[in-house]
Amino acid sequence: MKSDDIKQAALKHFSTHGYEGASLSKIAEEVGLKKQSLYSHFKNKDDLFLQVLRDAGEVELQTKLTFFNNRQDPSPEKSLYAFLVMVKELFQLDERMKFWLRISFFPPEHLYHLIGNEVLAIEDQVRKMLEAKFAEWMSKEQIFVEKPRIPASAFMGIVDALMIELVYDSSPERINEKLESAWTVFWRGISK
Amino acid sequence: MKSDDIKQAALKHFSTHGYEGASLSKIAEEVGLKKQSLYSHFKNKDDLFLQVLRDAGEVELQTKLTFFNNRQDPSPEKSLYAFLVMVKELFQLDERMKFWLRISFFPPEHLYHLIGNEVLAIEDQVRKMLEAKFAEWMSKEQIFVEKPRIPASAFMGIVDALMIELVYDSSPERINEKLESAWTVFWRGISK
DNA sequence: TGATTACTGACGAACGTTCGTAAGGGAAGG
DNA sequence: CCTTCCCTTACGAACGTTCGTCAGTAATCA
Repeated sequence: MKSDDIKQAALKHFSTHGYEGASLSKIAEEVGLKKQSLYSHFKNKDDLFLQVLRDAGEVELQTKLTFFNNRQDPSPEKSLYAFLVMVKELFQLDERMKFWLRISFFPPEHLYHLIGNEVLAIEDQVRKMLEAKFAEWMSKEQIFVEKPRIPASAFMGIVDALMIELVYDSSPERINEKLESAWTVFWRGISK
Repeated sequence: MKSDDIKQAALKHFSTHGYEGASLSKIAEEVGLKKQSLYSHFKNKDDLFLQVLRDAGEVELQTKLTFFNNRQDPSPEKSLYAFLVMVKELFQLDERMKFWLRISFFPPEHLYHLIGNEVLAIEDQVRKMLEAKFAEWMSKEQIFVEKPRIPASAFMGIVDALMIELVYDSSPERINEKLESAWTVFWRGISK
């Protein structure tokens, strides 16, 4: 499908140059088209952008939501660590996560509220899922915290910090060091 | 000084629209000038941008570096927590921190390496300072970690995550919850 | 007077977008 | 099988606007 090729090229340009910095002619050029031809596939720049955004949001949501379902590994220590590794690898593999990170924090102004709502909705679902997980581990006395909201919040912070390090494109050693450090302190912090 | 007014307006536009999205005419309009008049004060857009960047870098560096000097509070628990609160309040007060965050993670492409080097240099200084602090607390047995690099890395991650929450402009409660959660787990994680 | 600052005017380039049009393919009907 | 019709896709040309930048010229102020 040609539309998918366009979206893929658009994803790349949006995530490296932002909404304003990405040009339709460059995107078209990448798939061997003139910029006018994009209008046979999308209403306008916003339409293309929003379709890319929704694809990225879906990846973000589904990968995180389904992560704990598809593994019967009951140990929170291994699960949570594997979650971080999954985020890291997915981020390096799929450009949609980088796009999602950039756009959710620095959206184009005229789409600020629209994007804000979508991001909020997804983040809340992830938060709820994590809270439920932590509550479960808490009741089984596999972790030791006051309320499940606290480790959930802190863990999401670690994920954010990890993605920030990833978007910064530092060396693999630096990234791994960040991951290991955050994880080491975090796990000590909730495992008594 | 008129140049300072211009830089202040530029700071605002750069940090809310990014480099590409910020327009010289809008910046000039905000200080009651025509865009051509900006060229009496700056060589071009890059020149203006880089001056704003260096101001922001200096704020970032100086506030963090001098934080522990000007307080004789020896307790790491109070010092580190106060550091987070300081970052939060400074971020909300001084737009230069928001600018710094956005630009260091998503620089304009043609200044990628230049900015990368400046950011790296500053981050390394902060990291060194934090490592020294953690090493000191470690030797006094006020905290318990393997190597000072680990809590330093983890703590910088918390600062990043906090700023991310701040740039996202969520509610004060959400921000405080994030801060408290991250801090609670972090402190438990390094204090035996 | 000389220097700094702000203006007008204009420049080429790029932007997103619209129009009319032409090529291609599939469906429908003869 | 051929023709007609329609729908999709792509393109050249052009639109109006904005972009950053430069030259020349007033105005301001030491």
